[in-house]
Amino acid sequence: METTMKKKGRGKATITSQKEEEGTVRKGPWTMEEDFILFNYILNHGEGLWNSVAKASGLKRTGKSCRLRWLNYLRPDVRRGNITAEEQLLIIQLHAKLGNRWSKIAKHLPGRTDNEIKNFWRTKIQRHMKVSSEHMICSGNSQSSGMTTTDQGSSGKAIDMAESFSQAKTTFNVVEQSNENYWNVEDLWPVHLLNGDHHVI
DNA sequence: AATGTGCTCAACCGCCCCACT
DNA sequence: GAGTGGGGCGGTTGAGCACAT
Repeated sequence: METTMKKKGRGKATITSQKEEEGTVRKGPWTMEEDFILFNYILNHGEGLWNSVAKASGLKRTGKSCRLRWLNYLRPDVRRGNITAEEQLLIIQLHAKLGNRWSKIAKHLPGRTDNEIKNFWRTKIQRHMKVSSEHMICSGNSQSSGMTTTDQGSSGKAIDMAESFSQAKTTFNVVEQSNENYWNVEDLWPVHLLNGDHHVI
C-alpha cells in the first residue's frame, strides 16, 4: 500500500513503480509511510551515516535522499512557510555578503533550510531584480543591463534592494503560504511518543 | 467551464571536500 | 601521495497549483 501526498504532491514524480517493485532505489515524492519510517528511525538512532540509515531503516532510498528529506522537511525544528519581512531582509543582506552560499545563509536563519532560502531567492528576489532591472532599462538606465542575479555583481543591487525593501516591506509582496495540504511533521510526533522514546532531538 | 500561463517548491543530479585506508 | 566512500552543497528540474484569459 502506498499513501500518496495529500493534494499537493510535488517534486519530480519520476516513474518508479516498476523499479521499486524490483527492489532498486526509489525516487520521487516521499510517501507518509516513508516519512514515518525515516522519522522514527532517526529518533531512535540519531542523524548521520545516511547510507546506513537508508539501508537499516528498510527505505528503498539513497542516503542522500534520506538526508535531504530529513533536513528539509522532517527535522523537528524546521520552520515552514511565511518567510517574514525581517527574514527576507536578512537573506538579502547575507546574500550580498556571502553570495550563493545558501547553507551559510541558512545558518543565520534558525529553522530555515538552505533549500527553502534558495527557492525563495530564485522565485522572489531574482524575479524582483529582473523586473526592476527591466524597469531601469526602460527608464534609460543601461548600467545594470545584462546583469544576472547569479553574478556576484548582483550584490550591490541586493544591498540597494535591501535598503528600499526595509523601507517598503509591504510593497514586496510577502508570501503567505498555506501548508494545510501537506501532512505535517507534527502528525508524526505522537508516533515516537507511543514508541516510548521521549527524547526529542 | 475550459484552457493557457506563470509560479512554487520538493526532490534529484553532479560536483566538491574531507576523512579514512 | 593515491584511491575510495560518505556527506554537503549549489544548481536544476518538473508536477501541481493558482491565477488569468
